[in-house]
Amino acid sequence: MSITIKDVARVANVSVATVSRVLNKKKNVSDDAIEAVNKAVKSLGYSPNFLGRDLRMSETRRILAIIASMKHGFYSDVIMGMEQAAFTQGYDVLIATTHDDPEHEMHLLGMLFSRSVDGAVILGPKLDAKVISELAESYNIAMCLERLDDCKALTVTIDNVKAAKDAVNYLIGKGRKKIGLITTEVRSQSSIDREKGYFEALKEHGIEINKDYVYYGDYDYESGVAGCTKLMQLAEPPEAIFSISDTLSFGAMNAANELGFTIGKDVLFFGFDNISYAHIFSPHLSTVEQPCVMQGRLVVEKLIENMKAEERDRGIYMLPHSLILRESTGD
Amino acid sequence: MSITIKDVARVANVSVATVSRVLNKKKNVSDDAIEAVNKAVKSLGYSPNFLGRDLRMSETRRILAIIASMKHGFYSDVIMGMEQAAFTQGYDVLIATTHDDPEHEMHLLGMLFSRSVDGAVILGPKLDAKVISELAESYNIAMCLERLDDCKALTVTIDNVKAAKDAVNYLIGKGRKKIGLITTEVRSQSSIDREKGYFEALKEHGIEINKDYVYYGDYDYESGVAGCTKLMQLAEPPEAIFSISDTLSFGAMNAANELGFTIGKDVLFFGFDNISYAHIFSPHLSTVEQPCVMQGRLVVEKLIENMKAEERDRGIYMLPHSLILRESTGD
DNA sequence: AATTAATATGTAATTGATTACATACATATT
DNA sequence: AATATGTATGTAATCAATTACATATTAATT
Repeated sequence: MSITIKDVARVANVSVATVSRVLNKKKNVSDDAIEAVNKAVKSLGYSPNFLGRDLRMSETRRILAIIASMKHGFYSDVIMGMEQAAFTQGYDVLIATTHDDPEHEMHLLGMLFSRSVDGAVILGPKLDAKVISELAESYNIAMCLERLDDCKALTVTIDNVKAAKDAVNYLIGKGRKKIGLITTEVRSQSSIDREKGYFEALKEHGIEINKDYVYYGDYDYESGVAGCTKLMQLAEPPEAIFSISDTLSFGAMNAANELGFTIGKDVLFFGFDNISYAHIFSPHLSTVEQPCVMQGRLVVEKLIENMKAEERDRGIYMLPHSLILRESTGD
Repeated sequence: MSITIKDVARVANVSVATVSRVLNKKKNVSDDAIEAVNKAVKSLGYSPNFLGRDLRMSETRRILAIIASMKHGFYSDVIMGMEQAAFTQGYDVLIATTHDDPEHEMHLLGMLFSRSVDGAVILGPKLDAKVISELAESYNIAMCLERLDDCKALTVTIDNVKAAKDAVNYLIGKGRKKIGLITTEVRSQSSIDREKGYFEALKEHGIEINKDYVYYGDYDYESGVAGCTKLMQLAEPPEAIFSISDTLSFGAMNAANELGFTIGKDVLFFGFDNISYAHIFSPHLSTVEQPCVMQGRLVVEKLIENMKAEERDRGIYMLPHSLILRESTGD
């Protein structure tokens, strides 16, 4: 059927062992053999079957990145970082989507159990901390961007509490006291942490917390519209709004604009993630930037280390964030 | 080391053949055996090694989607369609990125040669038609979204010439005669086809072609800004601008706005692709919509058919597009 | 009762690579 | 000259599954 190493051996008039040695550039092979094998490989159009190799070596040199969806292009940079780190060590990165379905996430982790990949990085887990902790005992699993409370698995992320706090502190520094928050109903850890940062910033500045200033929706643009519309129609509308994601800020800004408020003056906006549209959207959005490429790079480096190590590192690594200031905060 | 089918067989007190039969739900196995095997599997926490299985069966039931990058989230729907079609037939979809590097695209196609996947779908090829044609003779390769002139490989796409023509015709129908085009320097087939549609529409309405109205840049937002700025500063600025992608239209609209033109009145804008920001961006963008989910679904269906068929179908399938009318054309 | 058919199970070959071990030969060392 | 070292190569085991084939047992048919 298909051309195998045996065919190459026959044509090159050597043994399969020699063919394998040539193909894997081992030493102690004669120049004659190298030439004969290469010639045979070319003439036959041979390409080694990795299923055989992987089985024998019990490694695939492939890492799976599990993401919720490709809708937002937000994962682009993390994946790039992962690829950079992977390629330099001879690994490939494959991506698969869960569509927010924990069962499907588990199905994809199955590629780990079935040895179809050597390791997996989950970006935004839908499975709970307990399940992942348990699996991380026996398999090379890591998390990136999103940490999970009480989850003992290698994690690379940022300090979302601190980041949100920095953003809100910046708004306070601009003289704003009435500050709104648009966040999500879904209790993802990053939402929880960012909310926490928001509350901490207010508290530390002795600003009383007003529950009417907090809007719980989902992750969509429309939720930003709805949230801002509600907040800005209060008797005392907020003078600034922090959203836990850029997309929410876009909705919020369009809504504020619609209601006749001047963005950057009447009301300031601060987003989170610095997605590419943040500087396309007009007015340009001030936002928190995560070091996505670096997170991707680090998580894969650590994961590959784990694959070789005696004992798995299941620590949590936090990389530094930064604030990007643009028109939406009057900068 | 790892638990294998032999361990299960030993614990269940049956042969490996029986274990395999139970696991694959073959008939002619006693209830006793089924129970014993399932019990052993559970107690050992056994998970079959697919490398062994895949090698023996010489199939992986995995399909690779090769994309340029994840930056734009544009591929999201196509991938979803691909997954839908794949899952119903017991296949998984894996995604990998080329970062516009033809060499890396070839490296990824290597997963096909090395039998690591059963088939591959290329979305936006960087390799040339000749190379892909040749490979498509021996492997299960398909293309989606982007066709390649003179490429004999299974392809699912839309009629880009017709789609662009429809968009420009719509602008003409709105009484515009001076119509600009923002396109790319890079000669991707879709750009070529969309340009062709633009010219055909003008010709058919007896509108003289003005080379100054055509701007060649790249795919970025900034290119849209630059293109529109140049066009709108002509002595006779265009009354409408068609861009070969939505992102270019965003740049163009921001530029027109900056120059003091009223979008939807002074100048109309038509984009292409209907990405999610097209209705977030203000003013909302009129654009051409591709049936992405359907294209994804169809290409995988056809690809799986090919994997089973005697002879490979290397035809080209075009699905219908539609126009989405919003504020940017005064709708 | 004898023959046939159906069911259940096991043994061993198979898939395509890598590699431990054995072996042959050439070269270097004493 | 005898021994040790290094180089080049081949044979066969190995990885973990599936399955053709053989065999034993039971049930059905004549």
